[in-house]
Amino acid sequence: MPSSQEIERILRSAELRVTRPRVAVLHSVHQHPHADTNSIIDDVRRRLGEVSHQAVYDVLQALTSAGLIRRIQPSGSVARYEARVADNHHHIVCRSCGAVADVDCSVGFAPCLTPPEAHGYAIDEAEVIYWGICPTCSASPSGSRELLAATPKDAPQLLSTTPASASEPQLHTH
Amino acid sequence: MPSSQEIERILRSAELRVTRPRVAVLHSVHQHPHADTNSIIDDVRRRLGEVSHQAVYDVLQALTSAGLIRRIQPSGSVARYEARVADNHHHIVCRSCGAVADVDCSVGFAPCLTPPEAHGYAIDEAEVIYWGICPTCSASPSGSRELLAATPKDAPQLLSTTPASASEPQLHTH
DNA sequence: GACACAGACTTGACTGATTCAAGAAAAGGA
DNA sequence: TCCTTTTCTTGAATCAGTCAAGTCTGTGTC
Repeated sequence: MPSSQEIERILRSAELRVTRPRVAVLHSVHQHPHADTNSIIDDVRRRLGEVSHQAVYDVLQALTSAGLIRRIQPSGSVARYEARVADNHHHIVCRSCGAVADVDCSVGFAPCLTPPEAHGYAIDEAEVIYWGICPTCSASPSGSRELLAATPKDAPQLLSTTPASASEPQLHTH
Repeated sequence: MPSSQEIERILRSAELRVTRPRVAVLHSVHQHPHADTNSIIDDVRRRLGEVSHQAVYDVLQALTSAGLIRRIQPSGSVARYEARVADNHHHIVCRSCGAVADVDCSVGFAPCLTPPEAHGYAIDEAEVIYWGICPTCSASPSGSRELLAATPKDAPQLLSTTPASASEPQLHTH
């Protein structure tokens, strides 16, 4: 978890001005991988007091296009962000609760796969999303819930990370 | 391209009632792979006259959960649908214009990849999205457009399929 | 062929993530 | 410290998608 000084340094090295919202957002994304925008807004407000949601949207976009964070958006989910950008890794998403976990890419660098026929596209990334059921959901008796990809809004998709049993902390899930 | 009789048969074999909106939607998805919901609504109305958007949403969901069509939603795009469901194939998405093309999966059946560490998830599918620039966009001089994944709404993302140069027909792109 | 009923469609309102735009505030170089 | 440029605030708007209540219609049964 980078310190505030490191966060500042990271921002400056990307030629981004250092502002309180930016520091707080970058901190939050480091601390809560796969958090959705709303959770990040709440977390930033917990740190700084009132901050406009627009500011957080702007910051997330600035950090994303500077390559400091990465935006992921599995089918049927809202946008989520993570600070792990140095490597080329992939994600496992739970169809039931939307929890996201990281998966290392065995190749390591993008694109890690080559399609058999690229149709003339210049490919720079192969994004892999593994779909399945997380340990918590497969253990819980309410296994009859609608699945995420089929009916997105039925599932508590705003779970910002893996559910309670997992190691990553869970931001708010409203 | 299945005939109307075949469409009817497909619906019945999935134990779905045969209604005009369902026939039209399934027809449309067969005819325009990777079309977004709005394009499908327009196309259905072209065939049938006025049909409520809610009906089309309902039909798309019914067909999806019956396994007759597949919903895909690359990061930063709206939902798109395709009728190619028998195999396990993947997609190439253009970062610039959002065009989608199919890529065969060399394994063929899901999940075609196994993650090095599944974190206890029961994985049933590996969805691969190749990101790149399509031939049309890399040929066009306006190559400085914002990229799709970074700033979704800047690109004409509603292109329902590959751009003009490609073989698939293009539905409206509003 | 007529009837009944569950399932499908219409209508209209609503939600929620995200974006737009204009003006105020603040970061950072001169 | 001042000035310029960028960022943040405020408030409204957009757009995909959903909800809910009532009407209609496909389909099995008589």
